[in-house]
Amino acid sequence: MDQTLALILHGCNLARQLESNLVHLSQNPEPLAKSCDEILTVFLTCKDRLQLLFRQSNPPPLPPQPPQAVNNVLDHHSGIQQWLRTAAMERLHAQVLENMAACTGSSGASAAAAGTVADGSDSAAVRAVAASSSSGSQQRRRRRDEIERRTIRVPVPRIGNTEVPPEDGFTWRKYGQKEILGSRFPRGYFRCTHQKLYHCPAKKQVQRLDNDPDTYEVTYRGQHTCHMSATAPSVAPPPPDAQLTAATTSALHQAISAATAQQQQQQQQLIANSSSSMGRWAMEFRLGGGGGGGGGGGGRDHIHQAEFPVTDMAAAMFSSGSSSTNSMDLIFNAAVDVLPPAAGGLDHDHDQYDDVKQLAGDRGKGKLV
DNA sequence: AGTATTTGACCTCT
DNA sequence: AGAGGTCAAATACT
Repeated sequence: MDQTLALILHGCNLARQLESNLVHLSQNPEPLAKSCDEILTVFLTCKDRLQLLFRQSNPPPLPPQPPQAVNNVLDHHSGIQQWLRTAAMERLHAQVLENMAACTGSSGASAAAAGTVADGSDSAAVRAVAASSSSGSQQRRRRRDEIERRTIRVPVPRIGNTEVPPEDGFTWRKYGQKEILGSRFPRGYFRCTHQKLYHCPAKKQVQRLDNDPDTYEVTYRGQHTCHMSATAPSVAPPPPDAQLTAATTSALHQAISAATAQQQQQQQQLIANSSSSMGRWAMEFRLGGGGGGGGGGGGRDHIHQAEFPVTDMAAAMFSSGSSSTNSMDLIFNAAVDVLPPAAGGLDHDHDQYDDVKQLAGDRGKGKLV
């Protein structure tokens, strides 16, 4: 047991080292991957040892278990999730983002690019939402100020020479689009797909920057109460202090995307097993008109009909300009999905596996985000 | 039938 | 008053 504990401590040290070097390593995907791999190996060994100890002290009955390989992948998954949810990671995000902001050097963008602008407390958001439900001009007048807003800037994700809308792991339903005074590009208004079903108040606005068309400004308002993007809130969400905000995780995903930009082609080629020089494995869909779409009245607003290549894992992992705990779930689930059965196995009964499949299905139907 | 987007109209806020 | 935000009917797709 002492040996195992020592090993765990070693793993923690490795993780700390990785944390302190992440900004630097983000420019060097290869050592970064090695470091991650090393940490995973250490903790996996620990887990195996602990499970062995546990079984020795708690003999069966055991419920039917998926193959060990599947367990390993899923355990990695949940472990990484927990790690990502720690406050340390939040600090790390800010650090990485500061670095990125310095790199981009866009004036006035630093605060926004740093991930958060007005990050109010969750309770404030809840209060604001509650207030909005009651009428009264005084309360309404305060509403805009009280509802928490988090603005991030996301580079327009590109695959090949086409652009993809920012992906953040949640499912959104577009409910409006508006020409904004002084802006060349319209602003899109989105609400959580589960707004009606689960009274999820989360919303977001997406707009391309006038002076930098390669960047989306995404403003999140309200917190997701639906927990998972594509499933019922069957599990209570983690406490607010442990839950990554959409903005923060979005920013992390952005950082990861930037750091791995060089790897994208290789990854896509690996995933698609394609000989295409672009590494694209295109399942193209039209923005707008998704599961249905395109209807509605007359038209003074722009109609966007750009086409986007989409892949399950590639989209989950690289195409997103933003992320969340959920999207990290999706990334790792997508990874599970991509793994051949012999390498990691699939647990088709796993809830989150289903999330991935559904999200993939949504994308196939042309869902915006 | 269910679910999605589009978009003119309307509401809210400054 | 005007800009921003939301609603909801119309329409499309599976």
